[in-house]
Amino acid sequence: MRRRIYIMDDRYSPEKVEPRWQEYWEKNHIFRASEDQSKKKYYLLEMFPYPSGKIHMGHVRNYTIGDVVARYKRMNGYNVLHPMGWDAFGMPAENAAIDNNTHPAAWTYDNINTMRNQLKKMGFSYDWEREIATCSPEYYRWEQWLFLKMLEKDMVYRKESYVNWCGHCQTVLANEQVEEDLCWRCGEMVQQKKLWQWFFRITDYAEDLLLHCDKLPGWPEKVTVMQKNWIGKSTGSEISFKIEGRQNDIAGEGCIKVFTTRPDTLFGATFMCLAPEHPLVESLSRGTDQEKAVAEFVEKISRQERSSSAIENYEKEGVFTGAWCINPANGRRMPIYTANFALMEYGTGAVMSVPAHDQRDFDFAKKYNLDIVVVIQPAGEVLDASTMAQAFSAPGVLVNSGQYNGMPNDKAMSQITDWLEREGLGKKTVSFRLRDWGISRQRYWGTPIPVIHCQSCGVVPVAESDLPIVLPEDAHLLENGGSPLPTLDFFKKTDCPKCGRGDAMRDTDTMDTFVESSWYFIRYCSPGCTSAMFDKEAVKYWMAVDQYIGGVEHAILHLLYSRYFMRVLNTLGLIDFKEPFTNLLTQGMVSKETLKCPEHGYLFPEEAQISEGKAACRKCGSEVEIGRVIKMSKSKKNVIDPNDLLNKYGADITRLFCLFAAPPEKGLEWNDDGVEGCYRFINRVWRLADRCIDITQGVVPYTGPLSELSDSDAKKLYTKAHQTIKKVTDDIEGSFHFNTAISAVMELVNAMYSMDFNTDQPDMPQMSPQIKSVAAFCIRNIILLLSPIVPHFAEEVWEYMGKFVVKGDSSQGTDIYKVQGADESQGENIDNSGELDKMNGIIGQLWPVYREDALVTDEILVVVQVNGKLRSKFSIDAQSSDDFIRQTALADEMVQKHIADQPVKKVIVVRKKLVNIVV
RNA sequence: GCCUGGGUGGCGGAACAGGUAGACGCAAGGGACUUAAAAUCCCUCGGAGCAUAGCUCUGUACGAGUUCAAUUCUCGUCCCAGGUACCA
Repeated sequence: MRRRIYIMDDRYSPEKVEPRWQEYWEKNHIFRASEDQSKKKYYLLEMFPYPSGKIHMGHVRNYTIGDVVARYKRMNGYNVLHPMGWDAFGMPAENAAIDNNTHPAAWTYDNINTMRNQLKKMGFSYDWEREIATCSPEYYRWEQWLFLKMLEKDMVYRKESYVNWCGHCQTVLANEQVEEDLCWRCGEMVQQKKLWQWFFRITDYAEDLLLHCDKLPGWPEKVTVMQKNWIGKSTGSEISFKIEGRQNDIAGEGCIKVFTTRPDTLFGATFMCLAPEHPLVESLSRGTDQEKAVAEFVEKISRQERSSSAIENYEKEGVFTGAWCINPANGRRMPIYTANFALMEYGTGAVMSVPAHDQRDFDFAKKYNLDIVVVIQPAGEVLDASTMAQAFSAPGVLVNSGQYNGMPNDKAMSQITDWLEREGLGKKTVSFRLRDWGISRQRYWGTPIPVIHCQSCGVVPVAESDLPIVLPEDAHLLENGGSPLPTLDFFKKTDCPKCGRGDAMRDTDTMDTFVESSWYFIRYCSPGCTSAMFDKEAVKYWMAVDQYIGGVEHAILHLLYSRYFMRVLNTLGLIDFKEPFTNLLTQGMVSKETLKCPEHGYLFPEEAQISEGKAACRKCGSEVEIGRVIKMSKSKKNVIDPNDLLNKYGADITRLFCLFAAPPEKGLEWNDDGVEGCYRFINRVWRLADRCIDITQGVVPYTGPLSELSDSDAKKLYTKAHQTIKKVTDDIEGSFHFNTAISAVMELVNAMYSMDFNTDQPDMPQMSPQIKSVAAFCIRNIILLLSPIVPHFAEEVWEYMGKFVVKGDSSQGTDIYKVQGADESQGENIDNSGELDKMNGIIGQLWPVYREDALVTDEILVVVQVNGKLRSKFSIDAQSSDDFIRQTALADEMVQKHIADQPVKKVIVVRKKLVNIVV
């Protein structure tokens, strides 16, 4: 007579189970990582969050994906580093401080506490002992230290330049932080302002960053493509055009240098365009009839809105400067214009215009009635400048080009450049779109830039021994949003470290917060290191990050900056690698429709009553406009608070649901209809486990070869189980497609349910020992396969299954004692002497391995088509020959019916799968 | 405009070295159990038609093509999302 040792609850109750295991993991430091040379390391990292208040659905999705991989790798024997921290500097803290009359630090640390608790409730397997917050002096002192090192090596410099200025945030923005000429944070129109700024020479690494884009096989191609486009390398030539009437001074004011990617069209250049800010514009027009017109034009452009929506509507326009230059190829006099489409920031700020072969130049020439000269003829066609309707920019053969006539244009490209080089009129050159990274911010809540401005000595670096330059805490945020640092004399006024003058000034700017996130992953390797930025040995062991996971929205900025920073550290001899992230998974964004009430503006989903495609405001009853489905954002209020889901269903079901909804790289339109199904599935497994414990007590799980099983149901189930192990492993390993992995486990669960495991009769139907043994194997593997996804649930079931048991009152503690395996016939013998082992529980189990021999079935299903249409199917012995399968198919009744009397032209047999009969 | 991805049932999504389209789940409908409900279990479920244990036609954004066979490959068209843009 069987006796149950313990009875499982009716259902999985997260509120009871989840805290218990979380406590167990924490108490036993299960996820503490330490360097162990004897084990293969695996550094898994998810992009750390900005502590904005509460975690959101995007975090939950991101971190769930990461956690599953971390737990999976751990079960595969890796020594896993899985840290978490906070990207804690930034503007929202300042804004919140002003709004709530608090301090950015207080607000930030409050949020960190809230969010840490939320993450802990999700059961993520972080090594919390490595937690870092970038706003702590222990962290940013090393950023300041690196800044000084970079200053020493001239990798950072100061220049006065026009910067993007957001009037609302009172701060400078990097080019990358300007989205379509609007502030990326607040959406305010960006203006231009001239300030002294610190810049990182990222352009020194443009070539290297570009080159290695093709050496990142673990990155999604779309990300490397985006980075390549961002770096924007173009190869071409720099050509000098002499200015008519000036000294033949090639190097100086006597000529205009242009950058062109089409030196082959040089003979077709008929006019010149300079950017309105080009230094020559003013001097060229001075004293000519055009002087006034040019000055007005330049003035007008400088005032013009720079928003892209406005730019799109701008017509290409320009003004003749009154001066001429000479085409070095043919001596042609070319009028010099200043034009609104010429950009000072790109190339040399001057464009040689070839209207016949560039559409923009063509439009401009037509507008101002300028000469068009065809210099490239396509094969089998004759272009006529006077009748052309648009520019011709495809390959062809040169004409009107002196000695180069008849030459294919790609060949002419290098020949003309060579000639220019010989004449000293030009050279091969490369131009990048990427600009140096301006990092100065006129903000308070950031890393202070460690330099001092002395009236005698100029810019003087802070002494290394004076680091960190701590951000003063007793600062009051200014109402207008500006930084209080310049107003704090005790911070600002200091002695010059070089000459000792007492009236030196500290730099009151702080660094762009992207600087902190460019190296946090390396700090995680030795977060407590007080003697250096990082411990070299620890970094050597852990870096690079094996798998990085985060939102695709960081494809350019953060990822490019991080790659750049590793190059800087490499150049400084601090590390021996260049690429921080070996593999990258960019998860799709979580989106939802927006709701807008005419009375109350944007509404949170719970503020509206939605039925049958219409929505009404709960406050005023007005009809609510249901907007487009866009990325969840606080400002649009189309957000779902994960807490609701977490409170109702617990961590595991939330995790399961997030993964089951869609593959990770895909965008996810939020809809929680499916969550009930996940809840049902978990309880289905729960009951199945309970049943299996009952049925398989004292039964050893079968793990042998398939061929030693004789019971046909047992064989089928055994095969299914091994197929499931393979499928789940492949799905995780290959592409992180957890949705299909979960489906596969569901199938196995369904297969077991169809075998009477659910019948609740007091006397079980006589099950063969083989089935019982295979069932024991199945349930064990179901739990193992699900354990990275639903870890609390898995631990609980695993324990119940008799491998481990909690002794005594679990509310008093979670001491877990190893018991003699219940599957070894004496299930009831509890071994109280067992020492607590930190790898007890499912967390210490190895990932299941499938047997090749168990994957194949005895019988296979063959489908039969006639003329490509499905007409019949039959099962047949898997060993059957192709010929036998063909004969069987032809003999099939349904097939015969469709063949009728027609002669069979051809029979195609696809091995073990399909027969197609062509008549 | 350019560069990436995508368009498959009522819904989320499966299946692409070409080989049963719709796995798995949700929603829906029916049934069992129950005094009843919940929970659970079982069945049906792209569309249309018919002589309805079944069979036929049709169907993966649209139009062509290659092939014995196309959601999958090729060409063209139309939408959607993300990135990027006077870049010479």
